[in-house]
Amino acid sequence: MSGDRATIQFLLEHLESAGKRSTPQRHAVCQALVEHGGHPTVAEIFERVRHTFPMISQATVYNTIDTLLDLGLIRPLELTSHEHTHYDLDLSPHVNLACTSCGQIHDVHSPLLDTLLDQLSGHSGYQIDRRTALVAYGLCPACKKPL
Amino acid sequence: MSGDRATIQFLLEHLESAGKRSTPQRHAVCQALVEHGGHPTVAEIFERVRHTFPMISQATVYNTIDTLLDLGLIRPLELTSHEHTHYDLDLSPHVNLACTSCGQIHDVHSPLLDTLLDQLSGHSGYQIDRRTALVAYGLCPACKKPL
DNA sequence: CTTGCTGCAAAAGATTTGCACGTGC
DNA sequence: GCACGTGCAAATCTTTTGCAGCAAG
Repeated sequence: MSGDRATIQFLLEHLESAGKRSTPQRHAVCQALVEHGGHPTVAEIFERVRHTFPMISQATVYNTIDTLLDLGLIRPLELTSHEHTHYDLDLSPHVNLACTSCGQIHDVHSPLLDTLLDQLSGHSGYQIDRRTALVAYGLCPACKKPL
Repeated sequence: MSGDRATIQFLLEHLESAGKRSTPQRHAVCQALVEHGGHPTVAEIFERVRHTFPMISQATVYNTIDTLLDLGLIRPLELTSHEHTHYDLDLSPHVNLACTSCGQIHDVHSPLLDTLLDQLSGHSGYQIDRRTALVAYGLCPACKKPL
């Protein structure tokens, strides 16, 4: 169940070693990503950053997130039941459990997943990206009970 | 590896038993979905249907697909590396392997997946939807080799 | 200095919606 | 005949892009 979430240091260091400039805006976006704690959307990051950086442009948030994605420092989560793209700071192989009722997203790590991915590689011949995000849908414990 | 793909009969029967009207447009959309054979997008279905039904509206295709989704007769596949939403006619638990190079999508059935989903249910307390589509990314055998 | 980054605003592109007409039942 | 489904076009909403000015290295 332990995570492997990126920290601000991790993000900024990798940005710099990739030759990207260290700007206040990028720092703010990275900070917002990390402090969000969950699986934020661009809109959520934009709102968060605006609190401390009111003049930031939406385009800059998109640019920064695209840069982080290109460098593989975060990964996108496409959730059928959610309208926006969420981002995951945990790059280790795990399953994202998404509640179809309340929208909460829960990270679950399981050794079986590694076995499954290995088996898939063998059977299919695919060279599977270990950072693949697997999303499973269901009802979380709270929503399972009568509302 | 065997699939469990919906047939035209399956789709039309379930539409009717849900009290939905049987229209030529819906028939055409269902036929296009099944005959596509893979994991079509709305745009691909629209194009296909236009061949035999030139005056059909894009909105009708979206409406029909939404109806099928509501009834759980098809399911959406959100693919990070693809711009459009693809749809899957195979409702059994399986993994969709998506090639990040050529975009091809491969269905893989594995008993391990069932075990994994069971284990996830137990550990997390989630009531997991068995129709959940798990998407894994990687390079397909063809793209793995030097291009 | 020089190039990359930012901000603004407009554009692009997919999906949704409103409404009047047509059609299945 | 009535309600639902369709077609058309406009609206909506997220994400992208062009460009001028600024700032990091």
